[in-house]
Amino acid sequence: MNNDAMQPIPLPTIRRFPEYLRFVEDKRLAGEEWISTTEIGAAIGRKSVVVRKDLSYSGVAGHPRRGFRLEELAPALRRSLGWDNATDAFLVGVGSLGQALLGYGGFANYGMRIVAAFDCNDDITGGSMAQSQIFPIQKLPQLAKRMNVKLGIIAVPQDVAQSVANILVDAGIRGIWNFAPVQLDVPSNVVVRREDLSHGLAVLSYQLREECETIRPE
Amino acid sequence: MNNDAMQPIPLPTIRRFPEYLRFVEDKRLAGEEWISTTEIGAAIGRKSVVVRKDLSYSGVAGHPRRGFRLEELAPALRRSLGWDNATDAFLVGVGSLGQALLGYGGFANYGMRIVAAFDCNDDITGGSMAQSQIFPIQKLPQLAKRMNVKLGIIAVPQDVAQSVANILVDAGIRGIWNFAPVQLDVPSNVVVRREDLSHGLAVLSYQLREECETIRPE
DNA sequence: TCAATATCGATAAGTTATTATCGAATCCTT
DNA sequence: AAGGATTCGATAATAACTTATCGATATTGA
Ligand SMILES: NC(=O)c1ccc[n+]([C@@H]2O[C@H](COP(=O)([O-])OP(=O)(O)OC[C@H]3O[C@@H](n4cnc5c(N)ncnc54)[C@H](O)[C@@H]3O)[C@@H](O)[C@H]2O)c1
Ligand SMILES: NC(=O)c1ccc[n+]([C@@H]2O[C@H](COP(=O)([O-])OP(=O)(O)OC[C@H]3O[C@@H](n4cnc5c(N)ncnc54)[C@H](O)[C@@H]3O)[C@@H](O)[C@H]2O)c1
Repeated sequence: MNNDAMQPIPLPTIRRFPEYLRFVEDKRLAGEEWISTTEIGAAIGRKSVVVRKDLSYSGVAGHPRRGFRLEELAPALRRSLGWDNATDAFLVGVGSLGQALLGYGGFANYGMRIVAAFDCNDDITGGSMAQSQIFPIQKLPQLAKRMNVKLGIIAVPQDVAQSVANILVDAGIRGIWNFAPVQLDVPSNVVVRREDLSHGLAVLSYQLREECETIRPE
Repeated sequence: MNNDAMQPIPLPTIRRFPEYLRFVEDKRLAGEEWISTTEIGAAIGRKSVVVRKDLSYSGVAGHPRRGFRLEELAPALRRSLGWDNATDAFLVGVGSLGQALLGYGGFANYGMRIVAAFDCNDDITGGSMAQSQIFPIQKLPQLAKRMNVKLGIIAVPQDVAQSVANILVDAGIRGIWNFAPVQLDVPSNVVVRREDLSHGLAVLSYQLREECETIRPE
């Protein structure tokens, strides 16, 4: 409805956008032209009114009795997410999690590309994995500036996460995706997103026990 | 305040509990006896009133001018989360992500223990990783029953995630931690928690762009 | 002993997000 | 061509969560 991202998009909406996008892309590949919020909602398990409200933030207008035009919706969702131009990213910490992230092909769909990896272990550095070279961590600052990279992924043990964050910030990184379960202390103009598995597991454990209790109320 | 988990705990509170728990355990190991919500809030970056409200759901009472007794708080948080008795879990899919999860030591703190892994790839099955044996997926049903396992972790490619979910459900699994980016269709008495990296990356991308735009409003 | 202070716990206010409802627009069927 | 059906988009109502405020309480230190 509005021309561009004038009003801020609620974060719950932003979180749902990737799900819409995935479904929309599937439909587009299947050759469909229109999609309705009813159908999207059914596919991803949400009420259509939620989807409709969310999509209104994307800026595309729907069509009564038809729904939304896929050709329009997919790019609009990408644009809203900032995924229209793939963002280059550095990965720090090529351990078991780092290797999984490096090898993960899904990030291409998420507007991100890991262009280099860094580690402090000499046995790993120098080689490459999944088309990414692995550099010693000391090389990070100069490469960040040369390649103009603004996004960093932290996959190092938690006790060194803060020091890695400091290196990233000093190197001009503006956004950090942190997989270590610690609160990072960074300047206010740097965005940090912590990916903490314990959050999800907490909800699951709680619901699991709640479910069992309601089944057997004692 | 109330005796036990009579009232449901809000999910945002549940998500914050692991952070409190981590900090509380650190303090306890450091030999402290009391902790205040002021201090917890400062450590994990939240207002003390949030912490105070959250902790009220744990059932422990604080002490004016002192705070909460660590010996009481830590077990109460675990109990609220359902982490007081470690839950046995099966992992399905020993690929790059599955291996990272298998090797991750942190789950011990999260009330979970991966007791066996499963894969369909004969090159992997038969061996073991990080103290967990890897079985062919066909063995899952009988082992689930014999070991009375109720929690399953899905780390297989997305196109087979639903079929794996079906196997888990048929084997009596009551909770599924799903790392594949697909909506699983399961009976209503089975709890599914989807761990979708795209959600976090979406928020990060959005905030990163927003931040850059506010810096340069043109 | 008594005042100052830090904290809890409760209540209230404010904000945000979800859900419900309904008219208008369009397409499809007959 | 007309009526029925489906969907959008807006508004309103509800619910959930966060934040502010304040009295009560216990401790500390004068
Ligand atoms: N493995 C998992 O499934 C998992 C799950 C959730 C969170 N995490 C978190 O992710 C982080 C990494 O976990 P992991 O299992 O991959 O650990 P890991 O020990 O396998 O890998 C850590 C890597 O970081 C490197 N490293 C250490 N210090 C460094 C430094 N100062 N600079 C650069 N590189 C450095 C090490 O050489 C190693 O390669 C941890 O904080 C962990 O808590 C892991
Ligand atoms: N690697 C990552 O960093 C990452 C990040 C986010 C999400 N994911 C998701 O996690 C899942 C696994 O990712 P991955 O990178 O580990 O993939 P992978 O290909 O490395 O591993 C998949 C494993 O599943 C096994 N498998 C396949 N079909 C099976 C079946 N029917 N029964 C049992 N096992 C089966 C394969 O043999 C393989 O070992 C995917 O859905 C992916 O989208 C991965």
